[in-house]
Amino acid sequence: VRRAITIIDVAARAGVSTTTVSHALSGRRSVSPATVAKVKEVVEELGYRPSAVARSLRTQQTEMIALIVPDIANPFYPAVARGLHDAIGGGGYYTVICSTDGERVAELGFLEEMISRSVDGIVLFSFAVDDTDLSRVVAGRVPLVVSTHAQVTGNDRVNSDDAGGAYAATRHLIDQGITEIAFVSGPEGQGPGDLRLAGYHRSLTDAGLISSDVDVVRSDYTAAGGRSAVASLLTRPRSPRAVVCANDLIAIGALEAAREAGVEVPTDLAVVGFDDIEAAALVVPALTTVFNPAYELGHRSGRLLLDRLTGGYDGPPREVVVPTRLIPRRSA
Amino acid sequence: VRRAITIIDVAARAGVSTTTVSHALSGRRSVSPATVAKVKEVVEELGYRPSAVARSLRTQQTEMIALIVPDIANPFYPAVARGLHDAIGGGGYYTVICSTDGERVAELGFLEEMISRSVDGIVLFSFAVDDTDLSRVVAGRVPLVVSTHAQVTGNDRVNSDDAGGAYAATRHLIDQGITEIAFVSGPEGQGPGDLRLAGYHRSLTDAGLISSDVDVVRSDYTAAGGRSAVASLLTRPRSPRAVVCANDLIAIGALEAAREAGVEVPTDLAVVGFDDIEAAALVVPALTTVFNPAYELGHRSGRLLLDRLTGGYDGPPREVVVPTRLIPRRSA
DNA sequence: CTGAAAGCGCTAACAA
DNA sequence: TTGTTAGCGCTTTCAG
Repeated sequence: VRRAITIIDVAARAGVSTTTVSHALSGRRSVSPATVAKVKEVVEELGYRPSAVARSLRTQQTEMIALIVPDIANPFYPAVARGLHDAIGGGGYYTVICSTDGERVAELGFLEEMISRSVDGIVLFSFAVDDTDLSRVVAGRVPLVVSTHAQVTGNDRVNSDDAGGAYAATRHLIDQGITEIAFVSGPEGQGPGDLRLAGYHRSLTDAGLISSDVDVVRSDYTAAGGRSAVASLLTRPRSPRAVVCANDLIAIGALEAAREAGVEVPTDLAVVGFDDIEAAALVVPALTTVFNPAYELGHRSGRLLLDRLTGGYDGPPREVVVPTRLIPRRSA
Repeated sequence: VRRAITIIDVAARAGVSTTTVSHALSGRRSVSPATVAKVKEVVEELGYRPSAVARSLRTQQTEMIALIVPDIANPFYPAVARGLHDAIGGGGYYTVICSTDGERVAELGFLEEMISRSVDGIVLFSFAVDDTDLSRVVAGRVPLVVSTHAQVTGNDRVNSDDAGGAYAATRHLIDQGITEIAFVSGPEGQGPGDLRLAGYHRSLTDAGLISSDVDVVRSDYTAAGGRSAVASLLTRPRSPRAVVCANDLIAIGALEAAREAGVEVPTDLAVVGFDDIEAAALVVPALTTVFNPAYELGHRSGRLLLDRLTGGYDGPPREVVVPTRLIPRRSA
C-alpha cells in the first residue's frame, strides 16, 4: 500500500498540464488527438487511477446511493437492493448498504452518517421513523426515498400495494365459492399485516360477506407462529374453509398445521400466503400467494432518485405504489 | 439541497479557529472544556455535519469496505454481507456492495472502481478471477480478501470447507448402512460442485467402498435440474439408495422426482442437500443438509481485513477455512 | 487547443 | 490551550 500515482505524475510524464490530463480523460473539453493518445499511454504505463475522493470533494458529488434497510439478510431486501442497483448502476452510481435491525436509533444514525458522507441520494426502508425525524435529520440536504408503513409525507415514497394484494387473494377464494375465510395477521401495528388485513376486510365487504373479528387471529411473522395460530383455528367448532395469511412463513406454518390435523389442502382448507418467497414454490402443496415486488420497489426507488438527480425533476414529493400480483399454485 | 455548513462557519460563530473545532469534535488533542461546550453548542445550532469526503481526502482513509459478489439477490450473499457488516461495523466501517452477475469483466471493473474510490479494503467472492488478474488490478494497493474456488494465493483467502461437508454428508449415509450412494453435481468446473464431489469420493474411498463414475450425474444448480437428474437416476435398473446433492435446490428437485416416481424418502431414497437455505427446513420431508456458513465467511473476511487495517498484521497471505456442519432432518 | 491558479472542507505539522 | 498554514488530488474558471 504505497503512495498512489496522482494526476500530477501523469501530467509531468506526458509533458502537459494537469488540466489537460483531466480533460483528456473526461472529454469535457476538446484536446488534440495526439495529446489524448499520449496521456492515455502514460496513464496505462503508470497505472494511474483518478481519486474519486478528490473528485467528489471538488464536484460535490459522490455517485453513491445509500440503501438503509432493517435486515440485509432478510431475502426481501436483497431483492430491493438488486432492483436499486440495476436502476442506478447505468448512471454510474454505487450502493452503500446499511442494516439497522429495524431500530430507530440505528436508522437515524445511518441517515446522519450517510449525509456526512455526502451520498447523492438515500433509499430508506423503515418501520420506525416518522416525518419529524426525517425533517430534523435530513432537512432536504439530500434526495430521499422512503418506504414505510408509517405516515410520511415530506419525501418521495414507494410502497407495494399490500391492501390490493390481500384484496385479490381474498377475492380469489370468494370466486371459488368459499365464504368462511379467516385471516392470520402479524402483531398489531407492526409490519404490513394491518394493511393486508384491511384489504381482506374490504374484499369481504365488497362481496357482501360479513367480516367478523373472530375470523382474524394474530401471530408473529414466522412459520411456527402460523402453525400454532392455524392449529387453534382448526379446533374451533366452525373452523374456516380458507385462511389468508399475512406472509408466506405464516402460510407455510398453516400448511404444517393442516397436515398435522389431517386436514386436506386445498380441498378442506385453502391457504394463501403473501410475498412469494423462494420457499413458497418449493413446499408441498406449492403455495398460492401474492407476489410482493421487492425488486420493483428498489428499481422504482432508484428511478425516483435519478429523476431528482439527473432527470431535472424538482417538484413536490411523489408516491409510487407498485402493484402486487396473485400467484395461483396448488394451495388455494 | 442548499450549500452545506462547513467547519469555517462553526469556527467563526464559536469564535475559535477551525483547528480547535476539529479537535474539539475529534478529541485528538486537548481543548478546554468551555471551548468544547461552546463548539458543540454551535454545531447543534447550525446543524453542522463534517464532510467525510474532505476528511477522507486529507486522511487517505474512507472507512469503507467493498463487498463484491456474484449476485446480491442470491440469499447466500446477503448472509455474507451481514457477517461482514457485523464484523466491521464496530470499527466504524461501512460496506459498499457490488453485484457482478459472476462476470469476470464486471468483477475487474468493480475492483478498479472501488480502488479509485479509495476503499480501505475489499472482499471479493468470485468464480472467475485468478492471481494474474488480481496482481494486475489490485497490485497491493488495498487489502483484499478473496473467496473463490479458483487458484489464488497472493491474497488473504476465506472459504468454507466444501469437501469436508460433502464428506460428512456421505459418511452420514454410510453410517446408516447405505452403500449405493449417487452424487448430483453442478456443471463441471463451475461453482462448488467439484470440491463437494471430491469430498463425496473421499468419503466413499475411506469407507472402503468403490466410487464409480456412473454414480455421478451433472445438473445445473436448480430444482428443475435436480429433478430431472434424479428422475433419470430412478429409472436405472440398479437405482441408488441415496443421493448427495451439490446444493439444496438440486436436493429439493430430488425430493420432487422421488414423489413423482412414488419413491419414499428417506426409506427408499435418502436425500442430502448442501447449503441449508431457508427452504430446506420448510419442505416436506425437511431436508437433511450441510450448513454452509455464509455469515461466518463474511465475518471472518471482515476480521482478516481489520487485522491488516488496524490490527497491525502485515505478514504473508492467510487462509481461513470455515467448517461446515451436517444438519440432520427427515430426508436422510 | 492549452495552462495557471484557485479552491472543494478538512486535518496535522509547526509555532506560539 | 490555541492558531497559522500547508496541503490531500482533483476540476474548473479565467486567461491566453
